[in-house]
Amino acid sequence: MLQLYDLFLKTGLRPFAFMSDTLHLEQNVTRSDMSTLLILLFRGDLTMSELAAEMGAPLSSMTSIAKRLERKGYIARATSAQDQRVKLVTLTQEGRLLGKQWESIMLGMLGRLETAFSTEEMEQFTTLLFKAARVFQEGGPLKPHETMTRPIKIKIEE
Amino acid sequence: MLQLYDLFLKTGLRPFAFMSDTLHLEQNVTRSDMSTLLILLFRGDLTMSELAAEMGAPLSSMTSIAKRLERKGYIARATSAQDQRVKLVTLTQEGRLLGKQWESIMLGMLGRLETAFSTEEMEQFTTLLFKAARVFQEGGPLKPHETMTRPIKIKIEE
DNA sequence: AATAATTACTACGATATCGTACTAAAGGGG
DNA sequence: CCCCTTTAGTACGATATCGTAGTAATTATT
Repeated sequence: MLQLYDLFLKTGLRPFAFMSDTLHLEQNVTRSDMSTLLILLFRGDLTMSELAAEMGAPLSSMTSIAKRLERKGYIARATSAQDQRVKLVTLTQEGRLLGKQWESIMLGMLGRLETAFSTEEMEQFTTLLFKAARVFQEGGPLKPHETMTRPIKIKIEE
Repeated sequence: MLQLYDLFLKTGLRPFAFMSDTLHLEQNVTRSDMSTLLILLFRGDLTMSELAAEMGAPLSSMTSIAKRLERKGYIARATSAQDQRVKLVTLTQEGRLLGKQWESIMLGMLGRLETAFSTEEMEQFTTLLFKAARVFQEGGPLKPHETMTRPIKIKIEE
């Protein structure tokens, strides 16, 4: 359990730093940049607000990030025809390319996880992870007792 | 599995933002600050280098953080008697107090997890989490997107 | 239709992180 | 001892995030 604190404390400062050596291709581009490109790749063109929401970042931060990415030539911003206020963000050819590069890296990571985990473990892992995330985010007062979903028990190979 | 990407993308930018609302007591102090105080609380007095290592941050960042915390009166830095180069970082009374406050918040979080999870789930969760972390950090060559043998899928009742 | 409120962003300034270059103390031959 | 290397930390500058305060376009209200 102490390990859990440990992971938390490290991850708190430098998100996923523990895997960052592996992700050394992050050269020259921020983590935010990477996230943005990947989101655009997955979700298609989005407005600034939508992007910000997907990223979980404030809109003002999103502006900075977008400006940077535009300067580097990875995205383009065009004002929408229907509503002059909204800007539609699109991947350029280069941006799409870079995004795909990262996608494949992430697939590689995932693949590594999948080779290390059995299928059951994998499912367990994701299920539990999201359950945990849900528990944390839908905060509320710390209740001592709550109904819970039926536990699934499998044996884990170390 | 898409969800996993999702979590990654959000967490990548704003570490643990998904639980940050709950941690609203973070007012006025950085995540790094919090980590630092907690580490000092758990591990006792440390040198700058040791602290940096625990945090997983570069030493130069640690200097900034320490300076800030010193200015706010949460830590004190004293040069070691044996080696004039090293600075020993200590919690002040105030720092210790604040640290304990956060410790109890974290305990609360953990408690919430424990009420939501069964004992088996909890065990599996931590085990899998660390297994995953290990997989990522001691990464091998990581060839992007190799096709790999997919294990047989077994369905698990939720 | 004129005004008020809201929405979708951007600008700007404050503060954070971190790479590189530097300084000073400690250790290690010769 | 003196020089050379290593170690522990700081300084500084570049770049990032993000809260607050604007601005312009849209929608609502009377």
